[in-house]
Amino acid sequence: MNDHSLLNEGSEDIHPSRGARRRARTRADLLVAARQVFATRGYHETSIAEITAAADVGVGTFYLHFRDKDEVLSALLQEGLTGLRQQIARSLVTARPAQQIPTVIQAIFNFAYSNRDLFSIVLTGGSPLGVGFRARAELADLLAGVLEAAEARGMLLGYDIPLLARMLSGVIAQGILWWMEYDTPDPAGMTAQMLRLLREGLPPALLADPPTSPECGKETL
Amino acid sequence: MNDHSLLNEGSEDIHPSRGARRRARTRADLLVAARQVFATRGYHETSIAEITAAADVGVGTFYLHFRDKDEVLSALLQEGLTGLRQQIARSLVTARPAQQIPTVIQAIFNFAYSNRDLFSIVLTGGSPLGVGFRARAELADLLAGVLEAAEARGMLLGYDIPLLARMLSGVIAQGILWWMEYDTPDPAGMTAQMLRLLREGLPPALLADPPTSPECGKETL
Amino acid sequence: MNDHSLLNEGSEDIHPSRGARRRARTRADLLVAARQVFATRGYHETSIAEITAAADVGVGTFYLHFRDKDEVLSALLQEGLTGLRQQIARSLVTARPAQQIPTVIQAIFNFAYSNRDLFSIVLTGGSPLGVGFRARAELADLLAGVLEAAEARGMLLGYDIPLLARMLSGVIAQGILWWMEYDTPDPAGMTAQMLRLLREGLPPALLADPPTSPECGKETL
Amino acid sequence: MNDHSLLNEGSEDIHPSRGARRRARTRADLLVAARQVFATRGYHETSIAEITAAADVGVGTFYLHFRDKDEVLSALLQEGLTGLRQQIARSLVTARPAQQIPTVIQAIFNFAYSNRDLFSIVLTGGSPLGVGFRARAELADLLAGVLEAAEARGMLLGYDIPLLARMLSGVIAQGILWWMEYDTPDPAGMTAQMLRLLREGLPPALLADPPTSPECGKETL
DNA sequence: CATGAATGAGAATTCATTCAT
DNA sequence: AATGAATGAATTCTCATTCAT
Repeated sequence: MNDHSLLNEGSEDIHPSRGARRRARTRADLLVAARQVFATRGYHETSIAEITAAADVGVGTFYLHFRDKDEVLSALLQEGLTGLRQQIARSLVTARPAQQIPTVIQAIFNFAYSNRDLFSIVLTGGSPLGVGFRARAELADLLAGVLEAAEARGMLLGYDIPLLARMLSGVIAQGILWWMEYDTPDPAGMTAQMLRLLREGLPPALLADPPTSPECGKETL
Repeated sequence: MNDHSLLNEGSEDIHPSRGARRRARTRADLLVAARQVFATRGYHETSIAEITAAADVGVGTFYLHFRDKDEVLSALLQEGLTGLRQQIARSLVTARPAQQIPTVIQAIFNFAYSNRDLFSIVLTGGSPLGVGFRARAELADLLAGVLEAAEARGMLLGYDIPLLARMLSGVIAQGILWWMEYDTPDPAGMTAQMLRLLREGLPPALLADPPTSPECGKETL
Repeated sequence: MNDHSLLNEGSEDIHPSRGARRRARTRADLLVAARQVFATRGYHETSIAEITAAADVGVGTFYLHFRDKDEVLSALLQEGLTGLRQQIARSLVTARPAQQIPTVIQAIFNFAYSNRDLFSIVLTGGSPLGVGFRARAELADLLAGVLEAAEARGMLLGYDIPLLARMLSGVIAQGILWWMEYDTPDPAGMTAQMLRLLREGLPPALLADPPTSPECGKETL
Repeated sequence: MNDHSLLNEGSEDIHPSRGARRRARTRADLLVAARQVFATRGYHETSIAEITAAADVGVGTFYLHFRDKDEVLSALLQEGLTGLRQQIARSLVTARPAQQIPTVIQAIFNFAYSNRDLFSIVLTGGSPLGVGFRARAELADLLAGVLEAAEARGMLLGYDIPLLARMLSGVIAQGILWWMEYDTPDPAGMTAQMLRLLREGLPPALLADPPTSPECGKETL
């Protein structure tokens, strides 16, 4: 009766019935409303009633479209990531191999900057554990794709690719979080900063091996 | 009457009264219990009653020591960070300038590994916005300290130090989150991986400037 | 979403929807229940749960209609006073000017006798300060209206009308409280007693000026 | 062990032991503190802890002197009324019979003005039902005493004395409540206003018998 | 006597979810 | 499909009261 599907409604019907169109419209209203309320009130502080009020529909209507709050956020995220993935895919077709990693980084920063509200929810902890987890993982996967391609071309021998992808996604995540406090640099500048770090690293003179007292910091509280 | 003080109780009295000792003991029990319950159930799913049950005290007792759930987490975090800061300070006294950054990174990883439960709460979004925020900021500050010192020695010209600190803290955060899924590498290995990234960066051949279609990814959802 | 309106719902709709009818019915049930429980248990001893149990609705339902206990009592009072005011207005149209004050007094006593439960809550101190205050003030205002009219006709020169209204309302209030302990006299008898006091006063021989030791009684505890 | 006596501690010992003196001192501190907190926060909003904090004693100490909040208020009231009764008794010895009623009224107003804080608690409903009740009754009794004396002298034939006492106490109560909003008239002025009302009553032309529609106002809500 | 930490019953309040219309 | 009144479990928080010191 009601599948609460996370997937797109399959083969987008070109001629949906009147009812289907209305249904889709209501669902879209709810998503927009949820996004806005999440952004202003925070995920955990948001109640279903607030979302339906913002969407100007009845409370019961919510459950006709989503199982719970978690699912709206997931849907929002999936839509976002689907868009991002498509854009990255499009960008990559015209990019030379050497440009792939920068291209992906730039695409992510561009996208994240335009969708700061959504990312702030997911990255800061304003989202349930599972959702945030999956989001971080998918961000890392986006990078993992091009990193693996590079490794396949023999350009990244000796790296633990999944871990590397995670570390880079950490840099990106912090870049995005930076925008929650400051407006500059813009996505291009942010990309440049990150690329500089990846190209040059830090001066070797700052990275001497630490003194071998490897126990330092090992104590539990 | 009850200050719920986040500060240390000042000059630690050498001869606390029986009552004061009991009070401190109860508070400590609550902190331990909270930490454990947060770690297993997640911050938001944890109720005060669960904490007090785990600490084997009455519900009301909680409010004698903390204003709300937020404050326990903050207290837990502050204690942790205070310990970490002290260890870093200790490590730095014996480190040559060139070893400072690696030393700090290693200390953080060591510490985080020993306190994975706490970090997982704070970094994954299982914590209220404010607390997670402050925690990330403090992590970045730990790095900012040594980065600024390096800059003062003229070794990091041209970098935006606060942003760089954030980016590096992002790498560390992802390293820590990695441990929520896998047990290897250990802190030393993790430090090595990160240092390698910082020393070598990625091969220049993978970081050609992206094609100048800067609009890519800019669309909102 | 939920206005908790103290005002009447405006132009009483002749054709309220089924939902609106049900809502109104529930609200009315709650008011009746609250009145009864307040009267038997006392305002402060009454919990929301007792009211909803008496009304045979869920606890949450209460909050769909009233913000808190205070608001139910206010609503109860406003309804009561509105009824009283209307009756007084109706009585006054047929009364000669010389009959106005007795008419109002009689109307209040009649009304109060029929609604002893409500008045007992408000006048004895079984109600939150604000509500009791407002109630007393409105009682005094009822009298103030006719007293001012009399003054305008030059019949009450030299009196402080607001204070006089208060004093008379004090007599009425005590008359009402009398009914909490005894059943006689009935409203007509009570009105007669009060009118006698107002007509004759006390014998002048009992009201010689007090000895001029005006300090008597001035000491604080 | 602990009698929580409402009565005075009997024959005030001229040479109380050190312990007894200390105990009495603590009890007095609690009474003063309670009075002050009741006046500022309202009886029902006041917690035992607030009283003990204001008295600068431990919470447990409260229970060494009083059974509960109710009892402190009663004690406060009894002390007050005892004082008032003594002053009235003193005043009455020098008063001619014709001055007795005015003397009592004046004494009550003087006393109430000096102790407005206490009276506001008791008269407005900021006190538990029982206490307020008793207080009103005692106020009426003070008047009843002199009214009965007058009746015994054949000066008040045909009056229901207890009811009359109540009605007059209602006038006094409203006079006192007036002081919660306005500072004038002072006790002497207030006494004068009340005496004028009692001497002259209202002009007969304002007190024609009400039209005989005795049902007016009889409807229940 | 005095203390104040601990207690836990009880009250208020919220909110996801259902269901009759 | 949409509605929104009703529900009641769950949670937070308070506070009178006890009792070991």
